[in-house]
Amino acid sequence: MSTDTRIDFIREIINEDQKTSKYKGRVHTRFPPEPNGYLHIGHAKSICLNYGIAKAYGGKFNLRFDDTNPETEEQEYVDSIINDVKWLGGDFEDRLFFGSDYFEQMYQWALDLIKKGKAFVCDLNADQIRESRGTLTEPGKESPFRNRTIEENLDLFQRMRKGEFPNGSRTLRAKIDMASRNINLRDPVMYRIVHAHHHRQGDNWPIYPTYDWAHGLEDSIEGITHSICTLEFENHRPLYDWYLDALGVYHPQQIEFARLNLGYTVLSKRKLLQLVEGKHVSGWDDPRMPTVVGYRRRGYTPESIQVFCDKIGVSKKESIIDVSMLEWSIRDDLNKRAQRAMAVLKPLKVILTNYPEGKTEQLQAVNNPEDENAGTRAIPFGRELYIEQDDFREIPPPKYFRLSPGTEVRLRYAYIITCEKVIKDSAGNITELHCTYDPGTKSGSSTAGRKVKSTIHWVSAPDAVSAQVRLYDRLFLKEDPDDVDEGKDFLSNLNPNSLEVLPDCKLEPMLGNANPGDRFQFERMGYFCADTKDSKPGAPVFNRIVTLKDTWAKIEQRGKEK
RNA sequence: UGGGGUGUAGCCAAGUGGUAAGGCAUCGGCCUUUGGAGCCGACAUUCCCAGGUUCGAAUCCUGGCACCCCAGCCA
Repeated sequence: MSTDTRIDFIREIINEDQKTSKYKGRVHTRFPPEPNGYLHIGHAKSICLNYGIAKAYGGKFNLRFDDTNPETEEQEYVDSIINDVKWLGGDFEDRLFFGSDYFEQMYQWALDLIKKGKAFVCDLNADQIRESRGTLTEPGKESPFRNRTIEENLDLFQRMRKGEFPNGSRTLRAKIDMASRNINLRDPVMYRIVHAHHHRQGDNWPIYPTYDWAHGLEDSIEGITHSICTLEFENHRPLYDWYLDALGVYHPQQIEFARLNLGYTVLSKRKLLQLVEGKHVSGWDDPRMPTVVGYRRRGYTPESIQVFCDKIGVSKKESIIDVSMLEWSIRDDLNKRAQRAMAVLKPLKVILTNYPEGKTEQLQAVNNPEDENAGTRAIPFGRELYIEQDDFREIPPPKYFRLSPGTEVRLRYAYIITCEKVIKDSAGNITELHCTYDPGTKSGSSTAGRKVKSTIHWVSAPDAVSAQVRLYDRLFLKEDPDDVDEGKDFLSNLNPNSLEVLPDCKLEPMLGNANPGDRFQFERMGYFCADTKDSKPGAPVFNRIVTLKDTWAKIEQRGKEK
């Protein structure tokens, strides 16, 4: 995945481990999602990192569901996550695992810890545990149940497993140190009683392991060498190590890196869920969502996301990545491989008054100037055309090189035209342009010497395919959506114009046959993708993936700011 | 007021005692039948701050400051 020679701090650690043969030359990573939501671009970073490392070192990469909480997890999420990981290129081969498949082994290990006097059954309820845990500055108090005999603990824990006790009535706790400065080490809970249906285990288990207890064991069982996770688990690493050492089992190394933050969007499951449930977007796969399904539907390629993840690097510094990085990644990818096409998004009718009525021509257009092998195609041309409304100004501002009364412009792959007359309706709206064309300026003919300031795109009116096109913009108005006034939440920063639906765009004929998922560059407008849900050959619907870099828009913006 | 982390350009990010890589963004110029792409150039006398060590410090030492994480039977 990575073609870069840059070495991040994680690879440095691995290089050192390889040198000392710590894991006998093995490198084995994993991506351990909890199936309680859809994957987003932050997860993509983790997948690319873990898979990229495994691949670079000739190692292995596992997909493992960390499904230890039956109350939030669902099969629907399992399916979508598997699909997304594969789409992103994370190849776990036959290594698809579930933490819940190790429940019996974990249970046996818990029994071991009890026998070693390192775990005990505690009858305190959640509130009581919280009260006795102490605070950041004060040590906690030991549970009155801490010194039960091994026999009693064994008996009680076995009965917990049999389902004899109600939810929350008891827990199994590790016996570590209630005075530890690290709160995670103050006799943490290993098992809680939850009588709930598990998406894979059904009703087999009335007790469920906590993350800290389960995670290292899962890594150990799978022979993971480097267990890469995000920064908030740094405080948990001593506990990760303690469990594995107490058990005396194979011990992977946990390494933490800073999670991804992207400007103008949110990447927390809770907030993403809020957007969906509050109907602020059409669903998890709304093309404005930073989810993997969202980007996929928007038209992003997996390669562009891989490149993006590679470019942003890996470190322990919390940061907010500029969205222009992501946009650059998809433009760079699609520039090289997207088929070009002409599409008029906001049509303005043009009549070439000196072009013979009834005549049509087939003009040759290049499919991709960046790729000679992409070939050419024919586009019909005639007397009645559509051009972009933005490509005409009755009163042209400074530096405006496009059409205006009396000026000329080149029609891409066709002729040079001159605007002779502006037709308006009774309300004063421009409805039509009367232009003349110069038959001697056909594209490809020797028109050297004739300089035209700009070239605009067009579509033959009688041949045009009508289509809906959706223009997407950033979902939030602020780079940090959580930057809000007192009493408001991130939803108040939602961009009301993040979606603009254009109902009647005019496309060149070839576009009418687009298959769902096909990507094109609409010349001068941006990259577009035929929607995978709503588009059909014959009745296309396009999503704008990203605009082209637009120098004119910048000039105009600057003019407005003055 | 405990513990664990992090501070290099607008945003990322290399740099590991020898004189601040690279990318994105931005700004110029060239080129252009996409105001796209491409090409060329500019863009940190300085690395959170203050002292110290050294011939030499972003790198080492001391002392500050700022921000993030931790008091779920979530992950």
